[in-house]
Amino acid sequence: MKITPVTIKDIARSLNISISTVSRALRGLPEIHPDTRNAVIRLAEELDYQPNQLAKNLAKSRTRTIGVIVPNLSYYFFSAMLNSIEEAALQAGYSVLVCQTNESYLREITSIQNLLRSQVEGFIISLSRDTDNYEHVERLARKNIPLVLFDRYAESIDASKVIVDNKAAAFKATEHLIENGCQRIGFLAGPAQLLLSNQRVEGYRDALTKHNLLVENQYVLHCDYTQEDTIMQTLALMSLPRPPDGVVMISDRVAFPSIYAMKQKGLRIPEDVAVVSFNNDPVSAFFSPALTSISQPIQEMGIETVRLLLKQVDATDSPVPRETKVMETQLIVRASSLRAVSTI
Amino acid sequence: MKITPVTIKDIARSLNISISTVSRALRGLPEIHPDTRNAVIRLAEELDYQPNQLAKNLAKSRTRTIGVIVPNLSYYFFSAMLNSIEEAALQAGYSVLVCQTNESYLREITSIQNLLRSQVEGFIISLSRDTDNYEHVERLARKNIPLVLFDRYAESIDASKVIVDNKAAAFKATEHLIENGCQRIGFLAGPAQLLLSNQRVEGYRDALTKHNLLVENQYVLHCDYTQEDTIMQTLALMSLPRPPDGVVMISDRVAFPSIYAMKQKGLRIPEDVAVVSFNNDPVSAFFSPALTSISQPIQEMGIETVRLLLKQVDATDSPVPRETKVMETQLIVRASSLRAVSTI
DNA sequence: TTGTATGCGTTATCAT
DNA sequence: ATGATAACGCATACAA
Repeated sequence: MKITPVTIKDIARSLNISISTVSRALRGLPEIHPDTRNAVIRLAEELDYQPNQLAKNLAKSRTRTIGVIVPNLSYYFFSAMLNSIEEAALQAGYSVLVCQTNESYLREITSIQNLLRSQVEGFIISLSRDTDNYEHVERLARKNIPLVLFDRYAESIDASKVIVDNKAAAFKATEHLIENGCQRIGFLAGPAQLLLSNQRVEGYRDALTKHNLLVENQYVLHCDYTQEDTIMQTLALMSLPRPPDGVVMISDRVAFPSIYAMKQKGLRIPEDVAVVSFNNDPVSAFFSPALTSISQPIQEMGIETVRLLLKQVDATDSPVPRETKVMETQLIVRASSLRAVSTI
Repeated sequence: MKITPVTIKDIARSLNISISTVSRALRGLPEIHPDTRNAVIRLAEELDYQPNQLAKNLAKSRTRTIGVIVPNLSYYFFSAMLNSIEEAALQAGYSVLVCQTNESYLREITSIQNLLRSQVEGFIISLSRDTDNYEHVERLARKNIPLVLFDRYAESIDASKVIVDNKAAAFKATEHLIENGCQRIGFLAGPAQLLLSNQRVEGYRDALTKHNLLVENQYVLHCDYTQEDTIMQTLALMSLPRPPDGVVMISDRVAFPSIYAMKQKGLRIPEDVAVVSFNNDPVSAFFSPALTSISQPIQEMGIETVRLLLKQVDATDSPVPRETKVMETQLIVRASSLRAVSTI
């Protein structure tokens, strides 16, 4: 059914006044007679008048809308980030337009384009897994379009960033395993082109080195986050001549199937293999064994992301210098990594 | 930084032609000289021209956008539904505007209002947990604004619906527990005002009755989906004088903390308590024990939802009769409900 | 094939 | 306090 919404023109005609008067009344501007104002407001209510946001935005050349692009909202981290971003944006009087790339580089490009056409005033982006060319987002930066990257970023992009110290976090996680008696520690990493994954591998290597443990490439396996591949890589890792007695995993979402596969193979967690992973998904507390995980301050990250973005949006004159905000992570220790350590 | 995007006016001026010619060239209309078209397209590319979608939509009085309102995207079921809805909408040339209500009745109201103002051409809605008054949704139906409800609906709302037979599904789940030797079966339900929860409780009761098992209200406990309450209700349920030896749970998201609490209490699953739940969250396959769960055909539900909606959108003349599409569910049997049954 | 004029629903700048 | 009128960026019916 074709809908014909009521406009200020309709209200004006009904009341025999001009549309500018109606507009003023509806917007609560001061210079207007109380009687006319009341009449307008009453009629608007009665007709269930809804201002046309398109027209409003077009006329004001402002949308007060920010575009958010994430890989996938079915990952806990991203849906939680969206929630905190939305919350912070709302507080500041902005609304949010979300796009999922489904980890696709092409959809990332079209998402940016669609949001540009929708006249968003800025972008908050976490790169897709398959993105290895950054021209599309660098273009935003070059045009001085407000932009903040979070979590999945790239060094080369000249933009503000909200991230965690992945290297330090992985170092902390790995050292925790070492302290719990692990001697051969593996790393179930993300896709090889993913910066944050590589940074975490670095931190892992540093921890091994510091504690005089052998650093061997065969103990670092990459998976593409799918269940099938995760299980395959897990089995490959645990089938090494000398399988690891501890594994750092790139995320809880990977840890669930991975640990499942280990158990199927008859391995006990943490006795045979201790595990620590990233993201602190709500389910991880209830998993068996409960997962030790690195948690990121999602709430503050959302707030910070929006803050850095609006700083750029509000700067009407000159471009704002890029800022990188590195947030603190926390190691949440649970059963998957805890074992009695014989102190000789 | 204030951005001043390039418009067709800029292109027209640059090329010394009229804006209508530019408009035609850009839209690939036939009646235009190849040379002018090429010139326009080249310049547009060079300037990285992005058509203003607001202006476009306003001029055409069409947005080809549908509004989707869901309780929360961090629930697997809803983020998966959003994905399939988006996919189907995209196929049909529509884009999607998403709002999360965070289970709040008030945010549901404001979401509808915001989407109306954004000129969406129709709504796909799953009601919030706290919604017990349907006036805001019924108003949409009365105004013949295209509308489809899914999953969380209400009988009284006169709209098209895409749902599953919750009663039959719960019946199936409960009977499965009975077949696996359960004699006292409990139900960890959702909020008492949630229709789908009550329907599932009905199916559960029917199954008990059919198999001559006692139906007692104390075995049905409601929780509000939060972890804390879930654990509290679980402990209450398992602290009954004669605790259940089988429990049907309203969703996997509830099952995770609930089973955790049971294990903490020393109960073995499925030996002491067999469990079956709803939604077949991807994690459930990897949980310990792997969760038996009722799965809903999310892919087809998304497609069907969009199909029913666009049917209404495309009907320019008269209102379309409401349709209710009941989809098939599937019981995915895993370890949490499987036990050796002594056949006497 | 191209240009002119009008409208989409609203805001905003002038007058009055 | 109110009303005309010109934007906003684009589409489109009509003229040329």
